[in-house]
Amino acid sequence: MTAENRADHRPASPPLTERQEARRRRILNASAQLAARGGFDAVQMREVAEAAGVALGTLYRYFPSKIHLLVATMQDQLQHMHTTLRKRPPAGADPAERVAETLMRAFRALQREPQLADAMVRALTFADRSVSPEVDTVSRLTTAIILDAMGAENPTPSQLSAVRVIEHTWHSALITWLSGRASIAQVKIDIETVCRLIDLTAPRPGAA
Amino acid sequence: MTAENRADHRPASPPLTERQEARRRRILNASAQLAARGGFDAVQMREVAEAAGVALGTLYRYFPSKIHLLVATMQDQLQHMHTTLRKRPPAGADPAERVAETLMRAFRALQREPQLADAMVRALTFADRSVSPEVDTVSRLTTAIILDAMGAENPTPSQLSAVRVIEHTWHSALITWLSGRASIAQVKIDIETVCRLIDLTAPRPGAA
DNA sequence: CGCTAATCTAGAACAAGTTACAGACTTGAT
DNA sequence: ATCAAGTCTGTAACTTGTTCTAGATTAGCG
Repeated sequence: MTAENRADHRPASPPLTERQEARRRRILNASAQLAARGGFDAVQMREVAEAAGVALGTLYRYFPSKIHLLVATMQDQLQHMHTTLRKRPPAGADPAERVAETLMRAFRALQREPQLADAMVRALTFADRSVSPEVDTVSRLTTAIILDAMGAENPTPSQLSAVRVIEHTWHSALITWLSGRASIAQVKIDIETVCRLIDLTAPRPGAA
Repeated sequence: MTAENRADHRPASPPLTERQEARRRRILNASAQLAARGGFDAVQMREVAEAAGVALGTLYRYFPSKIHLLVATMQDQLQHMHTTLRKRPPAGADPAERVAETLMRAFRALQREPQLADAMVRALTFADRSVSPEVDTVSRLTTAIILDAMGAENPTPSQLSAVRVIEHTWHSALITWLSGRASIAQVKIDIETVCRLIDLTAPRPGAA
């Protein structure tokens, strides 16, 4: 983590003053709260602004679109989850099991706030090019969580491919669940299925 | 295919008259054409209506939302692709290769109309519960295409899981490509990686 | 302190998806 | 051919994301 930013996730263009940091926090909280109530549609920019006690124009200065706001909200939540997960690492014997366990744990957390999950995941997959940097940050965070669970310090390219595919499956499976087209059990099966790829790409014990 | 509908994809509630069928077709064509020009944002309901020569209200009677319209457009395009693919089946030796080849062929088709792909895929993943039946139809079509490529007449449950994961990867990889976060080469690798799951789930030659 | 640039506020205005509605046109049955 | 029911058209209104503007506040600096 560089010294430029305090939580390895914002470009730290101009360092924010204290009041600005506080505003940003209020906005993100308001966003998460509204999302938790009614999902994507309930996060209305005017309402977020009012709940956060800022003017609409200010909200847009901090987050240039609703999608940016929700992706930032997801970043925020993921950060929480990452630190939470680090405290109690998965117990499985082999990497595939541990990754599946970790993702299922994350999945259960999302089930507790399905509307919030809806808002964040929909924003993430709907994001266009203008949000790429932010979406990429989320993706890197997710990758980090999965690699942590694998216990892979120096992943091989083929392991990284597997992780990419796992992420794809994770996002898409979430979407099918959120839109009611797949059950929780289905998501579990899909996650376990894709995690089998990890065994397939594990460097053989004897290899350098 | 049942006798109730002519292309195994609409619930056929009231059978449409000829003029209605023609209207529907004009709308879908207008949608695809606008999408091909400028992607999701360029498909504006007023413009679709005008280009198709119908009133706005009529457009909404046929497709209750922009998302419904674009998902229907995708259904339409997929249908084309399915018949095209059937004509020249993939040549690979084992199922995994054939599926990867098929998906890459589909991917190349999408690359020819990236904006259209953008509109359709974004709509598909943004769709909420109200569009579930239509999204499900698209999903079934995709599944059919993949099973065709596998040559699996009676897929086992574990093969179906693999297919589900492949679909997840397919959609999500497309999104990362469309939003400029992954290169074409990356998508190819991801597809090939996930297709390895097929070997993993293939029923052993000797089994019943 | 007093100045200047940047930031924030309140509110209007605009864009595109969606809904509503009155009147004209089609369709199907008699 | 005629009538009733259902469709279609044209248009206005409403909603919510986004942009714009003029005036107040704040931050950094001499």
